[in-house]
Amino acid sequence: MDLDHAARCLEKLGHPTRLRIIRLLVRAGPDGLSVGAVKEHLGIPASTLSHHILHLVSAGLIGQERRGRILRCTANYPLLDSVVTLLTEECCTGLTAVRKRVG
Amino acid sequence: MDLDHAARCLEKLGHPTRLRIIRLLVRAGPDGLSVGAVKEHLGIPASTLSHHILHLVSAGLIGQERRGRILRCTANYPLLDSVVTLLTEECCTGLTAVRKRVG
DNA sequence: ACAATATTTCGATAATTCTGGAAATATCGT
DNA sequence: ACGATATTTCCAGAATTATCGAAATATTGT
Repeated sequence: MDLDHAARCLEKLGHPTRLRIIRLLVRAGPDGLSVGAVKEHLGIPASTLSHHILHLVSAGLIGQERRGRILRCTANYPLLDSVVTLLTEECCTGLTAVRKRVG
Repeated sequence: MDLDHAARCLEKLGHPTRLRIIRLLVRAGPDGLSVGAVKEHLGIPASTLSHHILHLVSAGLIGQERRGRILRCTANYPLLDSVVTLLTEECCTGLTAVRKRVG
C-alpha cells in the first residue's frame, strides 16, 4: 500500500457516518451485516446510506455478498490492518522512541 | 477521543498532500520542519500549502512555534497515536482473532 | 527606513461531496 | 403474475473543499 492508496482509504474513513458503518461491520464480525441492518442501526435514509457504502466498497474497505434480497456487507480486515500499519510505520516511525524521549 | 473527533482527524489525513506533510513532520522528529522546508519538499505553492497546514493545525495534528520569521511545525505524536489506537481498538476489535480464525 | 524573507489572507473559480426524495431494479413468497 | 421487501440509481440542490495568484503581514538584518 502506497501513500495515495492510504489517503484514499483515510478519506473514506474520515466521515462520521462511514466511520460508524465500519465500526458496526467490524464489530459484527466476519459475517458482517446486511445493508438494512446497518440502516436500522444508523437511522439514516436508504439512499444516503447506499452512497456511503458505495464509497467504502470503492475503496475496498468493505466487501459485499448478495444473498437473495439481502446484501451482506463485511469489513475488509486485512485492508484496515494495512491502513493502520502504514499510519503507524510509515507516518509514525519513531513514535515510541520519541515518546520515551519527550515524556 | 470519540468517533467524531477521530473522523475529523482521519478526514484531514485523507488527503495526499496532507498525508505527505504529516509523514515529513513525523520523520523530521520532535523538532519538525519550517513551513518553507515543507514547501521545498512538496513543491507546491505557498498559499496552497498554508491552507493544508491550517487544516492540520485546526485538527490538532500538528503544532506550530514561531522562531523569528520561521514557523516551525511539529507532528502531534500523541494525537496521531490516539487516532491509530482508536482505529485499531474501536474499529478493528478482534482483528487479530479474526485473522487467526479466517487465515 | 528599507529591502529581503517567510508565511498568511484575500478573492475568485472550479471541482467535489453530501443529502435525500422519487423512481427504478431485483428478488422473494404466494 | 402480483405484492412485498431490499437496495440502488437518478436527479437536483446545498454545502464544502481545493487551488493558487496577488496582496498583505510580520520579522529580520543593514
